[in-house]
Amino acid sequence: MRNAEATKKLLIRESANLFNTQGYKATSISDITKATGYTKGAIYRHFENKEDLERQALASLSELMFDRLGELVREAPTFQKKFDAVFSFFVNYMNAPLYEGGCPLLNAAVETDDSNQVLREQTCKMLQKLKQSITKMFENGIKNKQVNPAIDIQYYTNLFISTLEGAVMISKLEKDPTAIKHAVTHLRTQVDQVSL
Amino acid sequence: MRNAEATKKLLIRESANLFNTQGYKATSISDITKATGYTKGAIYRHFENKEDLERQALASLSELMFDRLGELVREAPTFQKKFDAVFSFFVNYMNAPLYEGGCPLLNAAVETDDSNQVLREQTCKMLQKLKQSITKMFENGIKNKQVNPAIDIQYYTNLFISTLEGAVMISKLEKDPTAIKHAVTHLRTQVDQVSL
DNA sequence: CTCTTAAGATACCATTCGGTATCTTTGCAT
DNA sequence: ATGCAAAGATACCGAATGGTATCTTAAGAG
Repeated sequence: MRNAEATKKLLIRESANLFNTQGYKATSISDITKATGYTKGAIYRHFENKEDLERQALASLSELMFDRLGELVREAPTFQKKFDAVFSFFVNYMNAPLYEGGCPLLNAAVETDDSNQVLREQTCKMLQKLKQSITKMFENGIKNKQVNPAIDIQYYTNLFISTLEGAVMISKLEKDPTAIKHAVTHLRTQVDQVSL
Repeated sequence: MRNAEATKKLLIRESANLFNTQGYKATSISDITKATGYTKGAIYRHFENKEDLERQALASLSELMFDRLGELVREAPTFQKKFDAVFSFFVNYMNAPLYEGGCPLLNAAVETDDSNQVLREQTCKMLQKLKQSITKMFENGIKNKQVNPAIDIQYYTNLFISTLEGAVMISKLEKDPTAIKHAVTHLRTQVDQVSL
C-alpha cells in the first residue's frame, strides 16, 4: 500500500484548513484535490461522501484545539496562570495560528447554526466541551481556595467564551489584534476579581 | 412597467434573508428564484451579477440594523438607558429578530474575513459604523457628566461589541438565550462602573 | 387604441458540482 | 517472481451553478 493512513491524515488536514478558511459548503471537492494533489478517486476511497469528510475535518480541528488548550492549561500551575494560558491561546489566533482561518468553533457555529443540522450538533458538542474546560478551571480554583466559591460559574464561563470569540471575530475581520488584546485585558481583571 | 422598484426591493429583502441564514456563497440564484417566485431573467435585469446582489443585500441588512439601533438609542433619554436599548436590540436576535439568521455583521465577518475581499471591506465598514455609534454614546455620556471622563473609550467599545457578538454566536448555536442574557448582565455592571 | 419600452419569462450556454464505475499502479506476502 | 488486494488515477455521470440571449407581456404616453 502507499501508506493509506498518512494520505487520509493529509486529506483531513488540508480539507480542514480549506473548510475553516472558505467555509464548509463553499469548499468543493476539487478545491481539495488542488490543495492536496490527490484525485477525487483517492478522496472517495477514504470518505463516504463530502459530509463525512466535513465531519472528520471538524473533529480534527476540535482535537487540535482541545489538545493544545489542554496542554497549555495543564502546564500552568495556578488558577490565574491557567487562564493566562487560555488567553494566550486565543491571542495566538492572530499571529501564530494552530490552523488557518481562525477559531473553528466560531466558524462552524456561524455557518451551521441555521442550515446544517449535522455539523451544527457536532459544533454544539464542541462548545459544550469548551464550556466544561472553563467550568472545571473555576471549580478547581474554588476547590484549591484560589477562587471565591460564591460566584456563578456558568455565568463566568459564558462570559469568557463570548468575549473571546467575539473579539476573535473583530480582530480577524480587522486583521488587527487590538480587539483580542482588549478582551484579554478585561477578562484578566475579571479573573482578579473572583480570585481570593 | 410592473413596479420595478418594488420587485427590486423584494429581491433584496428575500435574498438578504437567505444570505444571512445560509451564507452568501452557499446561497444560489435559484434559491432566490424559489424564495421570491421571480425568475433568473428578472433577477439579472436588476443586478449586474451575484456579487452585486450580495453587496446590495448586505447594505440593506446594514441599513435595517443601524436604522433600528439608531431609533432605539435616540429614544432613550440617558446614557444608561441608551445602552439598555442596545442590549435589548441584541437580545431580540433570539426572540423577535429584525431579520432571519442572526447578526448580519457577525455572519458576514466570519464568512468573508479570509476569502471574500469585496464583502470583507463592506463588512469592515459596517463594524466601524457600529463602533462609531458606541463610541459616540460614551463621548456624549462624558459630555453630559454621566460618565467618568478617564475611561478608555476604544477599550470599552471593543469590549461591548466583542461580548455581545460572541454571545449571539453561542445563543444562536445553542438556540438558548442564556449566553446573551449573561453578556447583557455583565455589560450592565460595566455601564454602572463607568457611570458617575 | 395603438405604439413603445421596460419588466419579466423561457430556454439555453459553458462550467462546475458531488459522486461513481472502472482502470492502473503499488507494495506486500507467498 | 508472481499473485493479489488495496490505493489511487481517469473518465464519466446527471444535476446544479452563474450567466446570457431572446422571447413575451404589461403599463404608460400619444
